[in-house]
Amino acid sequence: MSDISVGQLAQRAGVSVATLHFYEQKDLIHSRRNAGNQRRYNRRMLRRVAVIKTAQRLGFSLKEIAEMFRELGDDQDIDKDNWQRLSERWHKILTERINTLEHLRDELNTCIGCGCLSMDNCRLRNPDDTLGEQASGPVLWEDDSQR
Amino acid sequence: MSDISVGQLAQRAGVSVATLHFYEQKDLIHSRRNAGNQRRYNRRMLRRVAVIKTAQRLGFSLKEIAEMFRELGDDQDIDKDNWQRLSERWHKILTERINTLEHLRDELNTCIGCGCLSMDNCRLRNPDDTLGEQASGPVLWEDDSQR
DNA sequence: CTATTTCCTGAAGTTAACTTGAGGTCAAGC
DNA sequence: GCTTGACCTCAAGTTAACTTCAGGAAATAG
Repeated sequence: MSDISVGQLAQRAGVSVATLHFYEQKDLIHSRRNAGNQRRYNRRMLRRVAVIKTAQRLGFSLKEIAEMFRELGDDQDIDKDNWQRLSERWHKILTERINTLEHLRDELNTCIGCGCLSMDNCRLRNPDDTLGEQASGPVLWEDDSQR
Repeated sequence: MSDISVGQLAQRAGVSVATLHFYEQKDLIHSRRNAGNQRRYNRRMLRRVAVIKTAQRLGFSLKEIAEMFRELGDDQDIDKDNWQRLSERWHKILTERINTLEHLRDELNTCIGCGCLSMDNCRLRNPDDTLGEQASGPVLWEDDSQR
């Protein structure tokens, strides 16, 4: 048998036993039971946990990860094809996130000289760049007589 | 008086009244009270809330934000100098985050052809690139006879 | 055969960032 | 003067991702 126990899987995967129980509850991993009702995993499950942990490191939530697994139509094993599809998708999402951050950084650059942070005008504050109805123009620090 | 009520501040800042109460609990904002024990804010507080919301958008936690405010030695007002210092710091952190993501993306590229995700060898799995003691070499998918 | 260690389940606790609710007060309109 | 809307406080609920605990059973070492 190439089956391993929770304790072993936990140690090899670098997570706690409770975490594995938790993942099982969330349907992220699955197990068989032996005669005494103890969990037994195929060694391949190690890779699955590794994929989960890596995905988390890239910023995905367990919910998103579960969803990705479901979309792969996979219920146990992450094979070469699955991994390829997953990692290419992650790559794309990472690139998008990098672009978003660069965009925010650019807007921050603009704002450093302004500082208004107005709900209606500031692009840094307005996620979707929507302009308020009462366009009163950006208020520059220099012009802020309130100060 | 240029003082405004919670309701007004909430509306202008685009957050709920409960959120302002919450921020006050967390020492992120402060208020005076009128005769009837109701909160009154100086209009400048609006900018402070804007700064909080923007910081959150950039990925900072309220804890970190409170810490930044404390470091600015500021207890009420975010003036031009403070804003400049804050935003420059944010800029730097954003750049670091972008670099990290790019690094991860590069490692992902390498891993797409490998897929081992081994705790001991895979750079995608190992945050600090530490190598395990039992160096057994990366296991390529092609070589995985277990499959 | 017994002492340990590992496992099992179910429930409760933890942090973040809020939201919702309950019960009561304050201010403003008519 | 009274009704309604805005406020106040304190407590409890919510989601994520786990951890910790309690009480009991299975596997293993000697």
